[in-house]
Amino acid sequence: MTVQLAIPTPSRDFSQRAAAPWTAVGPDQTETASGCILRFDQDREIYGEGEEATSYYTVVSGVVRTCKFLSDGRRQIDAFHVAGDVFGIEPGAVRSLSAEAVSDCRVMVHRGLSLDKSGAPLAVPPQLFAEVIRNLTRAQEHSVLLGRRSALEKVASFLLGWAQQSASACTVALAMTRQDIGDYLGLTIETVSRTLSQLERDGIIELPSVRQIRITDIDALTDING
Amino acid sequence: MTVQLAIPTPSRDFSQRAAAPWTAVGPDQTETASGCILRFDQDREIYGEGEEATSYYTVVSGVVRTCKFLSDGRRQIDAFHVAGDVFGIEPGAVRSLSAEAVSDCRVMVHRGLSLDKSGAPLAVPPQLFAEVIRNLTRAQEHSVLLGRRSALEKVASFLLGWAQQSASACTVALAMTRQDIGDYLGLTIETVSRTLSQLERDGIIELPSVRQIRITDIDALTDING
DNA sequence: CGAAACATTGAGAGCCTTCAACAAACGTGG
DNA sequence: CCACGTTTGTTGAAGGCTCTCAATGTTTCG
Repeated sequence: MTVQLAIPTPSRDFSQRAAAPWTAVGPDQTETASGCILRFDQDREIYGEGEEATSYYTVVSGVVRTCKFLSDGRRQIDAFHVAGDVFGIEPGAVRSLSAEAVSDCRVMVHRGLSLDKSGAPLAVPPQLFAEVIRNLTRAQEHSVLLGRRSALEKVASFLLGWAQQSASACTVALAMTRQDIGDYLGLTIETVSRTLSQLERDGIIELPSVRQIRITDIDALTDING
Repeated sequence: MTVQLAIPTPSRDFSQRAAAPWTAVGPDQTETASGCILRFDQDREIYGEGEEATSYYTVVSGVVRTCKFLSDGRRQIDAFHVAGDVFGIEPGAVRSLSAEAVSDCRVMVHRGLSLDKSGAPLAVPPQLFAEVIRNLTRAQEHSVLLGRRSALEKVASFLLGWAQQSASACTVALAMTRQDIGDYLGLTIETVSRTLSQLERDGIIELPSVRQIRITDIDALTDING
């Protein structure tokens, strides 16, 4: 397996970026049968765009975001990953996205696939292939959201998607900030906030606290979603 | 391999959709060593969202678009595929996108992968895996475009991307309509047209004909792209 | 308790869309 | 080859949705 050196990251605004993982408290490390489990505190960077990519990850607990930054600091969150999700598979030896801990989380590290000289892997675990395709399909759905939907539709879709994997389908516990939501939906935090307030005024959701959303009229929400 | 039946497509506005492949002239079919080559005329549908997915494709010549439709007719083009690109890999037995011929084109059909009962494939050709990851990476870059860039940046990025794979780097021969470009960039055709006109006024591009764009100041274009 | 980070709300501006008219390109049949 | 209709593309004007800027409220944490 030939591995390129990490390319230098271009100069850019780091204000939104998570702290590097090697600062302060490093991630705890636990050996298991299937691999190595790392712990990351909230907002800690798991890896950064441009770094060398030698492994991929499975979320064990918590939430991870993968995202890209533009030179002026604008950020696009590609996906939120929860327990069971795979992230960090790259087409080359260099990270094309950053990954950061949205909440305190544990991830399992997998050794990168061995590549032949054309860059194709020698053997692909079938389950991994299925996971990558799931990621691809999610990215495609995300594109529709970003390209062809209004703020109201975006927020409705986001809530429904997040409600699905909540313990209670009608109460969504958000792991992320408004900034995260905005950067995932291609909106500003103000628009996210205003849209949530509007849904509350319309009697479709309740906001018991900032990070908790109760869906009181899921039919209306589904309707908005189209 | 268990295969689900095709689900019925929801009622929707079909005005933008390509003609079904079985109408009028059906695709020609040619047997080769590695697979079967199909020909599709311009705007012909290769497969539709919701159909049964039993195979995947490689573009041999021409351009293919994969896209999704909202119930009100809004369309988002996920990607344009050119010679060598793979499309039509699905996480399940049902198409999650539609695929249509942007230009007259030839595609090679590959038999779908055999799946075990969990839905994971039994064996994955490594080269295929690499192609899927490339598609995933492209989709992620597309998300940044859709979520965090202005119309000017979107069009600049589109032109640069398309110029890369043109014979002459400074003259881009577009295979697609303004509508296609708009639906790829999350813009209206009017905005695409106005933005191209603006780039022409600014002396960055020339428009010898509707489908031909000459880049006269690639530095400025790269600058806009960020 | 106070400071800092996060969230909400308001006012105004700007970018993109919508609606509409016109121009250009294309294809078809005479 | 030209006439004509259709499709595709361009341009203008007006409006709306989202963003920006700003102030206020809320939560978190030392």
